[in-house]
Amino acid sequence: MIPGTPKPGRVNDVIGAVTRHIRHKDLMPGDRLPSEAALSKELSVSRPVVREALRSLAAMRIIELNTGRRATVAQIDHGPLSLLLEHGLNTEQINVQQIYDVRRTIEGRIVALAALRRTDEEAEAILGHARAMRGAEADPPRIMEHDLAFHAAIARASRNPVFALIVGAFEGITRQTWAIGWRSRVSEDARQTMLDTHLAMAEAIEAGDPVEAARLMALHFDESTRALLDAGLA
Amino acid sequence: MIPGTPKPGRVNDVIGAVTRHIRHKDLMPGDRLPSEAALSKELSVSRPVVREALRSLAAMRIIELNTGRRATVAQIDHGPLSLLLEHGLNTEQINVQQIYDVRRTIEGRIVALAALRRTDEEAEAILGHARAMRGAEADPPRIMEHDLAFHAAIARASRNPVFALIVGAFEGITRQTWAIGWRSRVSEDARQTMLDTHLAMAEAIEAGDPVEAARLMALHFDESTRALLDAGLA
DNA sequence: TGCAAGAACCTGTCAGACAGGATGCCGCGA
DNA sequence: TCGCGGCATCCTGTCTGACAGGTTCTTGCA
Repeated sequence: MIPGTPKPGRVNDVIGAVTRHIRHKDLMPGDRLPSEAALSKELSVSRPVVREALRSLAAMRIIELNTGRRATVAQIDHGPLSLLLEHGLNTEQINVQQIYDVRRTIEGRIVALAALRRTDEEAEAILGHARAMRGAEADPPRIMEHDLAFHAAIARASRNPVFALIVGAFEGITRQTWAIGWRSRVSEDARQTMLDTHLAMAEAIEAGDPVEAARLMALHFDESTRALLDAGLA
Repeated sequence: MIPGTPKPGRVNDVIGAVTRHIRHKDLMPGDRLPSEAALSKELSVSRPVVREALRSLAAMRIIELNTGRRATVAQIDHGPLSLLLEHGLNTEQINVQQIYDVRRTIEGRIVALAALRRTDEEAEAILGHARAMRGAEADPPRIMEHDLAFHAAIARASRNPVFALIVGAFEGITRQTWAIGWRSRVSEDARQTMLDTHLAMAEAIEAGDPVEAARLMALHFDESTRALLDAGLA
C-alpha cells in the first residue's frame, strides 16, 4: 500500500491545495492565506467544503483561524499530538508506562543538551523551578506546576523545537497522572528524594555537566515509573 | 494563560462533546459514534457545525469518517504528527539536523528494546530488510523502501506504540531527504559501510544484544548526520 | 497631515435540499 | 427452516443562499 495515497473527496483536494500553496509560496508563520471565498472560487468547490478543509488544517495546527480575519500560517504546537496521545490512553491503545519509557529516553537526551546549550538565564529559571518545588512542599498542585515548568524549561534550553514539541505533548497526560505518583510516595523520605533529584539536576545543568544531568534524569524516571507501578498503574 | 482554555465557538463545543462522549462511554477503536443529525439535534447546532467538528477530530485521527457509514473511533496513527513536522520543516521552524538528533535518541532506545522483545518472526523480517538493502544496491529507491521498512519493523518490535508512532511520523520527511544522504556518500566504501551497519544491527537484534544494537544505531545516525551535513543540509 | 467614520471584506452559523453509498430488514424461494 | 436478493431507510458528501458580527481598508473631514 502506498501511504501517500490520500482519500478521495473535495475536502481533501482543498487540503492538498492549501498545503501546496503554503509550500509553493514559501509562506512563513503569520502569513495570511486566501479567503474562503477566493479558495472556493479558485478550486470550484462550495464554501462549506473549503471551511471543512481549513478546520482540518487548523486542527493539526498547520494554520490558525481567526474570526473576521483571514486564516494565517501557524507555528508548530504540541496541541494535536497531545490530544492524540490522550485519545490513545483513553482507548487503551497505549499505557502510562509506555509513555514514561518514551519520556525517560527523550528527556535524558534533552537534559544533556540543555546542560551544554543553556544560557545563564535559562539555568537560573530551571534552578528557580527546582527550588520552588521544594518550597511548596505542602501544596502538591503547586509542586506539579513547577515540575511541569521545570521539564518544559529544560526542553526549551535544549534548543531543539522537536524535543520541546514532544515534551509539551506529554504535559496533558502528566497532569492527569502526577498526583497518583505523588500519593504513592507515602514516606516523607521518598518525597524528599524526588525534590532533591530535581534540584541536583538543575545544578548539573548550571554546572554544564551533561553526563551527570542525564544520569539524574534517568534516576528520576526510574523512580517515577516505580512509583506509578506501586500505585497499580499499568 | 491557562492552556486548558479552549477557543470559543460552537464547533469547539461539539469537539469537546464528542471527545467526552468517547471517554465517558469507554468507546474503543472501531466503535460507532452518533450520526451527524443526532449530534446536531442533541447539541442544538446546525449540521455544518457538526461536520466541521468531526472533520477536525478526523484530522487528528481521533475518529475516522466513512462515506455512508457513521463515524467510528480511530486507531492512533502518525498521520497528523507527520504533517505537522513537514509543515515545521517547510516553514523553517525546524531543520533536518534537529530531526536526526531526535531520531538518533529515540531509535537508540527502540533498537535496544527490540533486541530484548522481538519475536523470532520479527527478527527474521528485520534481517530480511537488511539483506534486501544490500541486494538492491543498484536501485536506490528500493534500498530506501527497505531502509524505511527496516526502521518501522524495529519500532514495532519494541512493543511500544508511542515509539512506533514517532518513528512513523518521521517516515515522510525521511522520504524527502534520504536520496540526499545517499548521493552524498560518494565513495563505494561509504555506501557499503551503511549497508553493513544495517546488517550488523539486524544480527545484534536477532542475537538479543541490546547494547551492541544501540551502539550500531548510534553509529548509523552519526554517520547519516555527517552525510547530510556534507551535502550542505542544515 | 492625522484621524475617524463608514464601506467593504471576511468569518461563523443557520436552513433546506438532493445525490449516492451503506445498512438492515423482510419476504420470497429452495 | 435457512439462505438470499431487493427495497426502504439511514447516513454522509456537497451545493445554494442568507444573515449576523468582527476586521480591515479607504475616504473624507478636520
